[in-house]
Order: sequence, then C-alpha cells, then structure tokens
Amino acid sequence: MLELAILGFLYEAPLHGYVLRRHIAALTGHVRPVAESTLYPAIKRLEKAGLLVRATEPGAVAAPRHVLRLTEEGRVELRRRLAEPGQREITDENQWFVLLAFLRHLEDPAAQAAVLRRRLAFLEEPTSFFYEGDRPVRAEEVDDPFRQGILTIARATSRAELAWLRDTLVSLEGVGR
Amino acid sequence: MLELAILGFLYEAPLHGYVLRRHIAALTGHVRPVAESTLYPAIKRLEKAGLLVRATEPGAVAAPRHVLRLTEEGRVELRRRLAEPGQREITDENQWFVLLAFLRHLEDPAAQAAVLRRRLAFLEEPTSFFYEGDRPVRAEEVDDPFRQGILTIARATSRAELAWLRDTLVSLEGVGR
DNA sequence: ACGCAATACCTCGATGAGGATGTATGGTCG
DNA sequence: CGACCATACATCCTCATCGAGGTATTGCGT
Repeated sequence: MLELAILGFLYEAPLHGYVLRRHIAALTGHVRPVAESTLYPAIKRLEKAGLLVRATEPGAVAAPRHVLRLTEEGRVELRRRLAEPGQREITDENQWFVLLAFLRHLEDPAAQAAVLRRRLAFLEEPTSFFYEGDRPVRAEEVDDPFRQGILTIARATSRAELAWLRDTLVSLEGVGR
Repeated sequence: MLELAILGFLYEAPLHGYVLRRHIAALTGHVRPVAESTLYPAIKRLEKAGLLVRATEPGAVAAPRHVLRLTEEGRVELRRRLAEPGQREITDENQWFVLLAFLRHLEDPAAQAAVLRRRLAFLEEPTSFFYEGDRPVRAEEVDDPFRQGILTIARATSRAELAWLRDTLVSLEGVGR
C-alpha cells in the first residue's frame, strides 16, 4: 500500500522524501499515520528494484534533498499494480482508496472498469459479521447497539459505494463507444 | 487488532483455535483474511502473558482440541484495551469495528460513551485527501472521477457514522440518569 | 481403493511496519 | 540570544504478519 502510494505520487511529478511524506499523510495519514521509519526503507526498496532514482540537490531550507523520480520501469510497474491489484487492495478499504487515488493513471477506460468491477463483485457478495455456533446472525437479531452500529455503517458505506461504482462504470463504458 | 478479537471472542465463551479462527474470519476476514500462521502465534503470546489458558480435549472429529479460556487477568486486560484504545483503533475503520464488536463488554455506559466520543471527535476533524503544492484541494475542484469516488464514499460513511454515534451517545447518556 | 476436503494444530524464514532516536540546518518568536 | 519548530534524511531494534509447508484424523464421493 505504501509502495503503491509512493509510485502513484511520483508518477505525477518527481518529489523529495519530505514532500512525498506529506502527500501520503494527507491521503491515508488520518487513518494510519506513515512513520518515517517505514517510508525511507520503502523508498530504498523501490530504488534497489530499479523503479526510481535519486538526485541529490542542495536543500532549499535545510538538509540536502533527494529528489525521487520514477524510472520507465517504475512507471510500467505502477500501471501493472493498478491493473492487477492483489485481493487485499480490492477488499481493504484503506488499500482500495489508495488504488482509487491513482487509478486515473491506468488511462485505458476498459482496464479501469475491470478493476472497478472486481470491487463491485466483492461488495455484492453477502457477508455476515457474526455467528451463533454455525448459524449466521441476521441484522435484525443483533440486540447489541454497538454491533448494530457496525452493520448500519457498513450498509451505508456499501450502498454509497455501489451507487458510485455503477454510475462510474456506466460512464466508463460510454467512453468506449 | 487480532489480539483484541481473540480476547473479545473468548470473553464471551471458551473456544478452541479452529472455531475462534472462523469467528474472526467472519468479523474481519472478508476485508483482511487472518492467516493461521498469525493466529496461533498470537494465541501463544496471550498464553505466555497469562491472559488465557489452554485445556486439551479429545477432538470431536479430528485432532485434539485446545480449548482456550480467558484468565481473570485476560478479562481485565480486554476491558482495559476497550476502555483505553490506541489512536489507531479509533482512526482505522477496520480496528474500530473490532473494538465496536466487543465494546458491550465494557458494561459501564459512561466508559462506552467516552470511547464513542473519541471516535466522534476524530470524525468531526476536517480532513483533506489531496494537496496541490501546499494548498488543500477541495472536493468540487477534483476532476478525477476516481478521486471524487473516494470523497463521495468517505462522506457517506462519515455521515452515517456520525448520525449513529450521536444517536447512540444520547441513549447511553439517557441510561445514566 | 483412492483421493480429497474438512478438521485441527504447528513451525520456520522473510519482511514489512512501527517506535525511538540521531543528525543536521534555517527560520521564528519571545 | 536562546528555545523551539519545521525541514530533511537516516538507522536501530523489535515484533506482528504472511506464505509455504508439515502432521494427523475423519468421512465423503466415485
């Protein structure tokens, strides 16, 4: 997820670590803060894999900056990760949002639609949060107000996202014609 | 998060690992599957910390079962974790849902309300997902349909949860009078 | 007779993530 | 003029997590 965010932001423009960190913090930081000690090793991994290069520049205000720029391989890799996301990126809202944030870079509307359809299929599957023995407990049976809250919120999110997914799929398919 | 789920389910009834795993999978597995190789070490950690004990029983159908039962310390620890959640448990929806699923075990309505109020405070803070340079980009300015989707979905979830939180807080405070 | 799925548990190695801390510099504020 | 904050990067250690694999039993289908 972190690597996807790094590739995504650098796809748009070269950045140095500090600014990149702020961008990532804005995107996902309110939910899960990004520790510097996670970001810098991630940058190194991507550099080692040949997906990005660093150029050291004198710091504008403080220490020297390492301006990060995607290589052509890095650009290809981002598009690959967007087109073929892992199951976690489809199911976990946090990761899914990161993917959505950069899905525009996939350019081909059919490929974008295919990704949205995977999310749609996931949301359309029925899920039960609680069981009593082996029997799934239905929403109306839950008497705990907190568990009812989970179901209420999950249903609201799901409804909103399904509506958006269907709308967006229609307009993406409209483009192809 | 995993440990909280284990403590939470065992608080309700002693279970053996396999059933526990199915319960956890129902609660969070559609979003983030729990690997067995994560669950069993987690059980061991909790056992080592004195929060649960095992009793080996002959297996009903297959291998012998290890029935897990919380110790008194384990029960105290669950209530402590529910009453004093870390910031991640408040902000990350996945972790928050796990916490909510067991919040009823906190019994004291005032303590439950205090936890809900922390979530409320978090949701009431304004957040901006995207920046252009240093300037936060407002929702209306986003032209990318996928980024608009993020904002649409996030807003719908937030609205639903805020409504539920306020309702539930009112009824929890009603209890105290 | 054979395989396969389900039950039930476990270990190991790699790695990603997180907390704490270190090392600079330049600007602001009291 | 000293404290402090923001910028900018980095490392260390620890631990949770994951994938891959291992062990063993029961029972069903074919």
